[in-house]
Formats: sequence, C-alpha cells, structure tokens
Amino acid sequence: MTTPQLTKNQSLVFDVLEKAEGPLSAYTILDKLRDHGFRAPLQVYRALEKLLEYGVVHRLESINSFVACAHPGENCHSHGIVAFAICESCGQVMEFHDHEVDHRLMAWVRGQKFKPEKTTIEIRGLCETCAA
Amino acid sequence: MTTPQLTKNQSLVFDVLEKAEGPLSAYTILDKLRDHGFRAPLQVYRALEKLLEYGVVHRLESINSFVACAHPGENCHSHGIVAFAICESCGQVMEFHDHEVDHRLMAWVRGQKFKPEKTTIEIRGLCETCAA
DNA sequence: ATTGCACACGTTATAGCATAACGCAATTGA
DNA sequence: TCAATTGCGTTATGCTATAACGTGTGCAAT
Repeated sequence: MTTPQLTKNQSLVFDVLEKAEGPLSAYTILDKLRDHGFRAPLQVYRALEKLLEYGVVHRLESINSFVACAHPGENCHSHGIVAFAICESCGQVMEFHDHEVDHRLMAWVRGQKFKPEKTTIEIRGLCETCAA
Repeated sequence: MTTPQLTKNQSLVFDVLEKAEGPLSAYTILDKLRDHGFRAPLQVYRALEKLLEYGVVHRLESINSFVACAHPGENCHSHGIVAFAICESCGQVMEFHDHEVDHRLMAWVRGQKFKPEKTTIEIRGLCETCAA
C-alpha cells in the first residue's frame, strides 16, 4: 500500500509528530495546532486514524501517545511486527524489527489457532543517556 | 517474592477478576463491587496497584483492562516476559511465555544500552471459536 | 505508655484520553 | 443530476486515571 496525498489536517498532524523529539499525546498535538485552527480533539484523532492506516505513524499503547515512523518514505506495515523501546525519562523512542521474534510469536498463535490482527511490543525503561 | 496476605479490598478485586471470563476495566470492577461498599475508582486502582506488584494480576495496556494471572499460586514475575493473545470478539485472553522471544528482545535492548523495566507484548485478533 | 511511622482506606475533585452524533461542503463517478 | 464517499467542524459525552486531603489502625522503638 502506498501513502496517498495527505489532506491539510493530516499534514499538520504529521508534521508536528515528525518534528517532535518523542511521542506526543493527541491532546498535546491539539495544543500545538491551535494556532492553525484546530479546536477539537476529533480533528486530531481523525487525522491520526488515517496516518496510522497509512503506516506513517505508530500508536504507543502503553503511554497513550503517537510517534512518527522511524523509516521516512517507507511503509512500516511491510516490516512485520514493530517493537519499541521507550525511555520513561526523556521520552525518546527506538523502533526495531526482529523477524525471529515475529516468527516465534506467530508460530505460537498459529498453534492456538488464534488469528492475529495487530501486535504490540513495547519495552519501557531508561535509554543509555538517562540511565547513566 | 511471595504474595502477602491480601487486604479486604484487594481480595474483593482479585475475586472479581478471577471469576471473570476475560479482562475487566477498572470501572467495570467498580460497578461489580458497589454492593460491597465500593464507591470510588481509587478504591479499585489502589487494590490493582498492589495486585500488579504481587504479580497476581496483569494489566493489558492495549485495552486498558486487567486480568487475573493464568498461573494460580505462582508468581508471574518469575516467568520472564509475558505475552498475551486477546480476542477482540469474545475478550478471552491467552497468556504465554517464550524465552527465545525474551532473549531476542533483551539482546537488542542491551545492544542499545537501553535498560528495560517493563515489557508489553499483546496480540489482538480472533480466537479459534470467534474466527470460525 | 507514648510517640512516630507505615499502610490501607474513604472521599471529593480534577485531569487526561477517546468517541458519538449531528450537519455541512467538496469530490467523484454512474 | 444524483448518489455515494470522504473530509471537516462543532457540541456533547463517556471512559480512564490520579491528585490531594484526611481518617484509622497496627506496630516497633524508646
């Protein structure tokens, strides 16, 4: 799937996420876009919904936040399961893919006859800088 | 770490979770305990906090819910990373542990000099029954 | 015994996250 | 032209979680 042209709101939300140092909550995004005419949470959530669908943004379930995909230009949906390491001190996020992990998890669910739709792997802790 | 004697509120919350078919939100638990004198969310959240600490309850980050540990009597903290398969139709949760997955994830974070504190693995989809 | 501490608990209020439901405007394609 | 789709704006509401305050109880140290 290729990413279609973004609408105005989608672009605004995506730009905010791309320029951010780390993940942002929907309400933080809203605040950053008030000068651009945003007034209500739904304007943000609707844009995010599409950006998630296009694979250019990830939702971090464990911290109710959103982050731009670390692979500009590519579509993360094609990389298999994405895992995140989230620094609880500075908020920095690292993203990675491991096919062996994917394989083990998918082998297990297949054994359970479970049909996976969406998988979340999030590791919270301290990054090198903050742990020092 | 061994599980200490539960207080009254902790026991009530734990019993509700154990008897439930699937994961429950804090507010659902609250509603089920109104007859036992529960009036406010904090009564539930405080009990959950302890039960999570004791390792007898898990929080499912992706659905903001809580579930009793599938290993009665044991302490899940000793099993390494716990992964969950959550049916989005019937709510049923399967829990499992895979040391190889642990190992791959921990090897990666170690390479990044990231210090992990808490890891979430949640697979949402359809269980065998609901997928049929 | 009294003091000090830790812990569980109760209550009110508030903060933070997410969506329902309505209507309007622009676009597209039959 | 008409219908269907999509994005957008607004108001209202619901769900999730915690802050801040005070109370009571048990227990250990002096």
